[in-house]
Amino acid sequence: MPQPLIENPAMAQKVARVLKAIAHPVRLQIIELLESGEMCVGQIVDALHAKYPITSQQLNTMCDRGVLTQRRDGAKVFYRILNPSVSDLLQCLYRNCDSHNTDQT
Amino acid sequence: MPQPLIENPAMAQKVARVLKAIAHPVRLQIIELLESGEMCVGQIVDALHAKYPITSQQLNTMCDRGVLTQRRDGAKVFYRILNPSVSDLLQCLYRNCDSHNTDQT
DNA sequence: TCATTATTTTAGCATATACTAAAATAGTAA
DNA sequence: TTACTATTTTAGTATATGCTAAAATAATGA
Repeated sequence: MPQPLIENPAMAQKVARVLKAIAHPVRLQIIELLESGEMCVGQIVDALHAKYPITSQQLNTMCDRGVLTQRRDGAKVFYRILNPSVSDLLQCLYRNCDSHNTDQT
Repeated sequence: MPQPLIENPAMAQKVARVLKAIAHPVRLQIIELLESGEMCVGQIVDALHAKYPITSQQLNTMCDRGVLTQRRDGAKVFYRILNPSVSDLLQCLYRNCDSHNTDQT
């Protein structure tokens, strides 16, 4: 599989869009939370000690970009991961951050 | 290793910065090129069929953000990958894109 | 020094992102 | 209907990003 992105600019665009969709500290934290299952907005706000509108905006951004999906149950709206690639990516990032953090500090 | 990003906002910021640094189609392609070793700007421009100033700007952006490093040799400036995490990330992205692309098309 | 090749920088513009405070909407229950 | 909880939307502002064309800089060799 030599140089897929150079031979396939459309794939480069697609990959870049996924990365941009998650390249934000709060959005990464949200994805991490949702790895253990769906949560409603209020739960996420509490878990992150964040503000409601910002959290809602980030959730909608990720829905728009195909990372998450939502479902309403009564007054509450539950979000969950739609694109499993992002979980894989997070795991990969953890491994890298770990190997960087475990050097003698 | 439970929820490192939520318990460690600084790590969330750091990870987000790495992702933002590479979340661009041309920058991903440049990283892919440099995985096989350092290249000078002109070689990269040719390989990507890109414009000189844009390529130079993207290269400098990635240097500023700790992804690449440069060295001058005479009139030419060679760039190479500094942060090995980004190569790992690319490999992870390939695996995901592959598994998505290999479903019946 | 002058011309040429290699690369970077500048200025300007358009669009995207991120955040805030306030208002609006949706659903539930009295 | 009213009040309350849950969530989204709006308007405004600040900053970041991405691109272009043109000019500037750096190194080399005649």
